[in-house]
Amino acid sequence: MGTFAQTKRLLRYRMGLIRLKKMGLEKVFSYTLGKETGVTAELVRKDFSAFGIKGHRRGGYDVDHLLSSLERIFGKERVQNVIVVGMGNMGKAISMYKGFRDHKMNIVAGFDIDPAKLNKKFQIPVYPMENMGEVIEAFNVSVAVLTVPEVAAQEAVDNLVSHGIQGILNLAPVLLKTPDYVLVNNVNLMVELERLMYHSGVLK
Amino acid sequence: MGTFAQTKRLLRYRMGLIRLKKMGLEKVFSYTLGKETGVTAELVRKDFSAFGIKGHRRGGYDVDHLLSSLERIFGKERVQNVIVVGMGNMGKAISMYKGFRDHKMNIVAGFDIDPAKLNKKFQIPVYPMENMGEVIEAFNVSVAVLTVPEVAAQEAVDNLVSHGIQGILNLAPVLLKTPDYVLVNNVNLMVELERLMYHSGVLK
DNA sequence: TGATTATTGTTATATTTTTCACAAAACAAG
DNA sequence: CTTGTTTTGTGAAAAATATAACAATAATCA
Ligand SMILES: NC(=O)c1ccc[n+]([C@@H]2O[C@H](COP(=O)([O-])OP(=O)(O)OC[C@H]3O[C@@H](n4cnc5c(N)ncnc54)[C@H](O)[C@@H]3O)[C@@H](O)[C@H]2O)c1
Ligand SMILES: NC(=O)c1ccc[n+]([C@@H]2O[C@H](COP(=O)([O-])OP(=O)(O)OC[C@H]3O[C@@H](n4cnc5c(N)ncnc54)[C@H](O)[C@@H]3O)[C@@H](O)[C@H]2O)c1
Repeated sequence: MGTFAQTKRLLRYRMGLIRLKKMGLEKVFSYTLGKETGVTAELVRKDFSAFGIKGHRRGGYDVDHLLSSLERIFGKERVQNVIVVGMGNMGKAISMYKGFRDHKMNIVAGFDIDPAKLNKKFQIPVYPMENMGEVIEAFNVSVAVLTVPEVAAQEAVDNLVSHGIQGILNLAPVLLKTPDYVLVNNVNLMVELERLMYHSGVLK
Repeated sequence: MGTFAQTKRLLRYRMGLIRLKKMGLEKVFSYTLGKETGVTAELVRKDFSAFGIKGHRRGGYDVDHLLSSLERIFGKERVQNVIVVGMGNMGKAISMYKGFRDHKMNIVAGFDIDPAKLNKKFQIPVYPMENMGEVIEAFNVSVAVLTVPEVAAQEAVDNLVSHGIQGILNLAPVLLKTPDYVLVNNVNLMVELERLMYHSGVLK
């Protein structure tokens, strides 16, 4: 339920709401939240409406009610365990980031092919690839972040899939082949930067 | 010229083409390139068509011609200089990544408020915020990658804008206020991971 | 209490993006 | 040189997404 663009916005609303709540706000109007997240007020209302979240006519939306609705929708009652494959620069940055934990995502382990990475003092234990199966099972992990070099990506993915991973956040700039039931979300920072240059008109 | 989603795909085609060329391919069909990049063949053709790039009926597209067309469109004849603001874990990962240079984007300097970061052995020089103006001018920088904590993001952006930056790749999970002529591209890794969990159905 | 105002919820409209369908072109084979 | 095949290029249709418009409703105020 919910389109792709819509869930992205709902998750941004959630972040915005957390900020607004910290600032003492108890209710928001579609307009307020829209301004906080860069979305038009109409679309904010439509998104909530589509997920059955109700506000008060004239009274706006109750922040706590919104947040608990969003928590329910996004399964934030329980913590989701995540692994990182490829503990290079990017994998390290991600595994050290506290934001994920604040949002109920717990990075439980990293994996790397390079023995030198196993000893390193990371915030999370780093295992060789062989241990993937047992860690995934022990921590009931369903999603992974992939931060290995482009050439190693497909091999790593095959490995992940064979151990039952259902979703992959792929930072490598390459299309991964996976069975239909495995969802891949590609984030290509280079493309994002290049696109920015193009559209900001600095290339002319 | 060209919509937002379209330029993202064109840039992915470019990456795919570079790979295919390395593998010895001299011509591609819309179908081939589509499979490499996860786009339907029709859309590949439409995208090229929209940018005036022509193929050969029955003969497909010439890889070198495609690549040089894309280089022209994306200004890859000259190198674009980029700065990174916030040399923490993410800023460090980005500044050490060689992929950007391979794609004609040169990260010339980092900036940080923390004096401890200035001495660190990074691949690029790291300056205090005060030096931003002179570096931007000296290297003719128009775009920046923003990797400071959420709370510091707006201040850093105001700084960047005051020094003439035109485009910002924002990794901080917050909406930035900028003048209309400054383009911001937001990449929110947490939202991307959360969305993956939602749509992969692991939350049910 | 009745008029006024602010804000949601939703329907209608517009825009953007993708898919479908097929004619036009180019090449190959006989 | 004709026939058949492949693949592009594009117009039409469909689907997805966003904007606009406004009626319904709840609070406020005179
Ligand atoms: N760092 C960035 O700013 C950046 C930007 C855009 C894209 N990316 C992409 O993200 C990915 C990671 O980038 P990075 O900068 O962290 O690279 P990195 O070289 O620092 O790290 C890659 C890590 O993967 C490990 N590895 C290699 N092969 C492996 C395998 N088969 N199985 C498991 N681990 C393996 C390496 O030992 C290394 O630790 C790359 O695909 C890169 O293209 C990175
Ligand atoms: N690391 C991740 O995996 C990750 C994931 C999602 C989002 N992000 C976002 O990316 C940003 C950076 O994350 P990080 O993990 O690198 O954080 P970090 O704390 O490791 O690094 C932040 C850096 O910014 C510097 N800084 C602080 N205030 C500054 C200011 N006013 N001006 C200039 N520099 C300043 C700090 O000294 C530090 O070096 C954050 O906004 C974070 O929310 C990071």
